Amino acid sequence: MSQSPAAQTTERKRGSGVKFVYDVLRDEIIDLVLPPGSPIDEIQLAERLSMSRTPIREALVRLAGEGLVTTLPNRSTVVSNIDFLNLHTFFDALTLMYRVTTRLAAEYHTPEDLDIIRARQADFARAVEAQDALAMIATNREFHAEIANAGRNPYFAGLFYRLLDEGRRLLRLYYSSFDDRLPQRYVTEHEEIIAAIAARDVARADKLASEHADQIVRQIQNMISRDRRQRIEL
Amino acid sequence: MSQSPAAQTTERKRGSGVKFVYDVLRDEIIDLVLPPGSPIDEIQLAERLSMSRTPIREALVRLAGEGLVTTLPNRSTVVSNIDFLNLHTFFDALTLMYRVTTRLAAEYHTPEDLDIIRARQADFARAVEAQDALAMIATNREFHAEIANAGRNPYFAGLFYRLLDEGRRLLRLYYSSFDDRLPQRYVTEHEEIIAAIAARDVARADKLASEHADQIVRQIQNMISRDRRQRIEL
DNA sequence: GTCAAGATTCTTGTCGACAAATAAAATACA
DNA sequence: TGTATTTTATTTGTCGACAAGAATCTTGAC
Repeated sequence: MSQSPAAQTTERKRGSGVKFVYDVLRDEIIDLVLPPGSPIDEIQLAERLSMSRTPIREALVRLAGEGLVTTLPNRSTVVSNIDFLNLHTFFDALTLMYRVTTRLAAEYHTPEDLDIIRARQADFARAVEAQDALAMIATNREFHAEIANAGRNPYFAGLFYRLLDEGRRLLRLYYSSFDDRLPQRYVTEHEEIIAAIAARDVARADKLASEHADQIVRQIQNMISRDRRQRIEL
Repeated sequence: MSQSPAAQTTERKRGSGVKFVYDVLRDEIIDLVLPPGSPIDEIQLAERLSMSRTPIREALVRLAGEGLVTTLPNRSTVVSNIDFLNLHTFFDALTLMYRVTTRLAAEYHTPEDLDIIRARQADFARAVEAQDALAMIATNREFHAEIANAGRNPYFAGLFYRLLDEGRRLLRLYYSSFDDRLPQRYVTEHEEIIAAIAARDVARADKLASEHADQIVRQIQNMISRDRRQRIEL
């Protein structure tokens, strides 16, 4: 197998090595190009990205810190598995962060923040209209990430980003059975959330975010149980 | 300056290098042995811990992921500064995590969890009785960390640990002006929290945790403003 | 004396190599 | 044939070295 020419010829600036590896791996993990449980061979990766093992390892340490990969001591590092048994902890955290970040955005946002949030919402609406499920997943993440950003709390935002990425992984996993009737509802809910933030109505923002989160959690749970049933029927 | 003999003679097991460096650095940062803003020289550190730069760097990457150090590209990495201008974001996050973890502990704890929590509380009470402020700070952290552990939500626990460590840094900074009248009150509040958790009274656990958090936040704010006044009077 | 350009030193980012630890294969034995 | 044990091979963790940038020092012009 020959390497892609881009990886060979493109000269990367000094210092951008780890970030490059980190970005590549992160994307591949979140997009399930590297499915949960798949081992990551440092040497192979070093050859593929045409660089030494050192920056690869540093990127892996960073990913391990974010929980995306798990390093078995003296053994291979693997893409972290999704813990289906404790999914409720994920849902709890996701729901609370939806609420908190939206509340804070209603309180602390600037006019410029609103512009960006509206732009993200437009992206999302476009993806829904195009019935592009993959784009929906990605743009939906950006929409909520931007709201968290407007909330100006890096602690909450940091956890929320991590949860949103984990959610992307989950959604990709059940992408095949993605129900495309619901998203239109999401568009409307997003619009309401934007209105509440713009009006600085904290209580309403909280309530809408909470309902929105419940909606998403329910959809994921439906996907999972539907998938279970299908597997049993096989 | 000669190195400590322990670092020289002690043979460390293979694979424990990064963890060792990480633990040493983390402790020194949290205990303000390395004050905020101080640069971290990789070579110097490598000599002090008598190992190569590679494990040092990997430990630094991990610490950077947790926000304890900041790496300037192509420049030295420094111990992260405390952002006094945005302390309210820290207080917001800390308060919410106090509440959430205590709630979840009330809901999901096992009898063994309670034993450990009570043991931590005993440690804290002993530190208060001994008027050992440094021990108070440390044992208080362990007490709440154990409650978070009993809550069984790694997402919340992870953020909470980080916030508790950051809080330790803050408290150390104002350690000199530590008011030793308040801690007795903390002991009582801790007891009440344990009782609420044991009774699985979620609402009461939430309320107590919220008040406890407010108490701590207020104390830190008092320390800071007192410190400000003193500096001005100089 | 002050400032700018060039040279030098120092630190970081990356590399290739080696040794310990583990996994896989081969051999011996029942 | 199946299992235990040794041998081989692969992979990780660590090391020393080198080159690119940044910081510092030196020199020179005004």
